[in-house]
Amino acid sequence: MTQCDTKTRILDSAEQLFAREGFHNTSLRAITSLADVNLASVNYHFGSKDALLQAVIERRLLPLNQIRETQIRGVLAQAKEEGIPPTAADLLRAFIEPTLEFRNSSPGAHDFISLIGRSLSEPDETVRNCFLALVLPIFQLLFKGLCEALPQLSPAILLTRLQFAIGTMSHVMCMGSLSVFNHPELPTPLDQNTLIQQLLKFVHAGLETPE
Amino acid sequence: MTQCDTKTRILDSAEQLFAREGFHNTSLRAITSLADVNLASVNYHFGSKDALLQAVIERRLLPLNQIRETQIRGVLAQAKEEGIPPTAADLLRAFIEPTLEFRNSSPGAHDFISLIGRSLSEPDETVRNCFLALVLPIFQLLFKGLCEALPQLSPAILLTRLQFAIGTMSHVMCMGSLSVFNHPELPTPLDQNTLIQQLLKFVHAGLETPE
DNA sequence: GTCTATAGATTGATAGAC
DNA sequence: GTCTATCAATCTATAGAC
Repeated sequence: MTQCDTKTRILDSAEQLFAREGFHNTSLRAITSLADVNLASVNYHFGSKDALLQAVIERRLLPLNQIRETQIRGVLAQAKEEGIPPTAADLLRAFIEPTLEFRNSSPGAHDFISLIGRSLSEPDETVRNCFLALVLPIFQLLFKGLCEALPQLSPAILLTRLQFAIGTMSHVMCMGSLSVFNHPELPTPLDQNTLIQQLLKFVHAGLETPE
Repeated sequence: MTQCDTKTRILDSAEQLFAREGFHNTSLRAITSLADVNLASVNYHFGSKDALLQAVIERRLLPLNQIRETQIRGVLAQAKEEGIPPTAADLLRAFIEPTLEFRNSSPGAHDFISLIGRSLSEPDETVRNCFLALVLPIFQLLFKGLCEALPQLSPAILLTRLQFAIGTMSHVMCMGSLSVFNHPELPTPLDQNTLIQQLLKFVHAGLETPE
């Protein structure tokens, strides 16, 4: 087994268990057992459990942020070219759509998305700060774009509403099943694509409502 | 020290630590040390750590649910009396306002609200199921009312959007500070009251937007 | 790089005196 | 009901052979 294999197997297993059982509820033994590697290899390759979490997050979040940034900059550039402000709907889609579609990009990506969906409300600073630092730049870019798109809203109100939108999106990201409330008396959940479209409609309407 | 004192002290300390450090990251020793009671008293009074969590949640969630149910039934009764359907805005306010105002009702209530705000996305079933079971009835009542208020929306769409609204609210409940993204380049967060009003506007607009 | 073995600390839970 | 003392299991991390 080459070094690369071992590292990847550890990352994959850690991603799955951190997402499904929680960081503090996952032991290194559970990870190495699932990955079928030796216990000591985690500390050899990553140094510590905290550093392993950081590696799990960075592996997928850095590429995802690249995609989101490209999309947002694309919307801004197009608007500039046409001499009009960007629209809030386009900016939100540029941020949200790649994130949720990322779930289907690989088997582990689904676990990863629920892991970072939970990161904002994570009580432990180890997890939360690691995530926040990587997301802040793209969040600021999105906020700046939305200020141009919705100049009638005060920046403080807009920032608050954008955080509402992020909260809504995080909730969807966490839902492994398409519904938290599963009960025979309630309607069947929507399919994945309709869900994303409804999410975009929801946050767009909320963001643009008059003060 | 009477029995009642000890139980209450344990509940208060557990509430604070579960909320701020997370359930699995909080040891019984940390709880009894903060409560200034004996380690063995937790298992004497509650039986286990899991049962303690259940007690922490039930202590405040049962009264809160009573308030929310009364408010929602009040809106439904008033509408029936006037022979018109209830409004989505009134129903949402009846559910959301008591929840967020509950934070100021006692020193520990703030911690409790962030604890249950995180419960929906909690990976561990111990925490999540304990919370879900207590919240499902009030959620169904709210959903039924909203079906009357917004008959133009299909129940499946409405259920999805209501879950978006719950997700948005959960996010606000988790935020101890009024902003997750605190950064010198971003505007200052809004005060508590404006935040609640903005939250109501946001989810109301999102809920009512055309399909 | 991979392994065994283990150190060293911490955990939830309990037995038994008072 | 409260306490001390402790068990048995688990944890992260590391030392050292190969």
